[in-house]
Amino acid sequence: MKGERKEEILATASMLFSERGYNAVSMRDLAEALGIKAASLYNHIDSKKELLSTIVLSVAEEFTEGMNEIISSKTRTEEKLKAVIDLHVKITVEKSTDLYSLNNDWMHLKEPELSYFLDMRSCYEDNFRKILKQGVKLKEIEKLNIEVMLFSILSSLRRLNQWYSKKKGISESELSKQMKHVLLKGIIQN
Amino acid sequence: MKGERKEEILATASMLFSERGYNAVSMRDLAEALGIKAASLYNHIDSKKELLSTIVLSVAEEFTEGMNEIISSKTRTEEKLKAVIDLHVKITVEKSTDLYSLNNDWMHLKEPELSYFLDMRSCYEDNFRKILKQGVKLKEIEKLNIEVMLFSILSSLRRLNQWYSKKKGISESELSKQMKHVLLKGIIQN
DNA sequence: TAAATTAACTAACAATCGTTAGTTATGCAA
DNA sequence: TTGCATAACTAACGATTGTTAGTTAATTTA
Repeated sequence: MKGERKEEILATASMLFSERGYNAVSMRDLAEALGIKAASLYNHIDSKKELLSTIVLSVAEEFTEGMNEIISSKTRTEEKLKAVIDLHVKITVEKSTDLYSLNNDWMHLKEPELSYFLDMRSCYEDNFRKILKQGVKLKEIEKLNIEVMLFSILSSLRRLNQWYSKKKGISESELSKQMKHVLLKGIIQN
Repeated sequence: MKGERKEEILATASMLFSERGYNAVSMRDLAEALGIKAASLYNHIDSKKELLSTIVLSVAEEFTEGMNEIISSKTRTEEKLKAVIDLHVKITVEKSTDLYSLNNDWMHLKEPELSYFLDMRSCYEDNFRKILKQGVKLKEIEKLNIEVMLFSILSSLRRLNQWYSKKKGISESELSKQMKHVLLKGIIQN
């Protein structure tokens, strides 16, 4: 098959990037992990930065699509927020290493990919903000600072992959359930 | 004065690292930001990695000390957790750029500094875990997965600096108050 | 079977990296 | 005024970076 080897390269790159960061992984490191020489990589890919942008943009698009579905659904605020958490948990489980680059190495994207990424991220956050704002208006959500709520929840969801990749013994559905309680209802017994 | 220039170098390095990441900032970049040549830096510092470890370890020690005080205080669980949040907010406001390196570039530390850092981090998390476990036992905290609670709250607190450095118009005390509500009591209206 | 494609290789490139050596101008202490 | 420490400089080092050129062996296609 055609792009079969390219998929292997992308998967290996994603794993190495997630362990050491984009800039700390050389093309020679990547090649060695695949059992070939660095120059041979260029039979399959164009450049190192192509690896990063392919990894990052693919996940970013997945988030964008997921969020668009949630926004257009006619459900209550709490259901929308739970769907957002499910989206993050699902992508975390399926694309753990890709998420590392999205969270930590997006700034090393070059134009025009950088702008494309930043646009998607802004759009995603804006949709999230809308859900929260509407929730407050409908009195389904506490009247707190929107930006603090947004940032706080997103931080936890975005870091999920780095925690999940180390911790075993918790299923996707259990993780999802726990996260919903912690993020939405807090931890203090009342 | 003696180490005056070194402080300038450290502050500038911290700022650049927080913008681009440790590996993406060269000694020539750093020198240029200070208006001198790269070689001149070595009149004041020993190496690039010394910059990183000084920045990271100094903040890590501040967290360690703060947590040790909290642990040994004879207060209720909720008060302890609020004190932890205050600690993070305070350091975020005071050492925003240093926190970036601690969160994102600690893996580029070399031994023995790396082990020292990892020990402090483990210790910090373990103390945090103890607070949560005791809270559950005393029924002051919901009986949820300890690791999920720990990871979720810490993720938000650790990312605080990257959000705070961009958002103006919120005071330290207001931020602290909002974070306590969001992290401890959740956002859903009940 | 002959031709063409694929995917590996060796060798090397220009650029950049952190760092060292040696030099020079400045300003303070003796 | 002389001597010394400070902090800048220029020049260069060996190592490593991403990448290209050219070659070769194996496999697929005609």
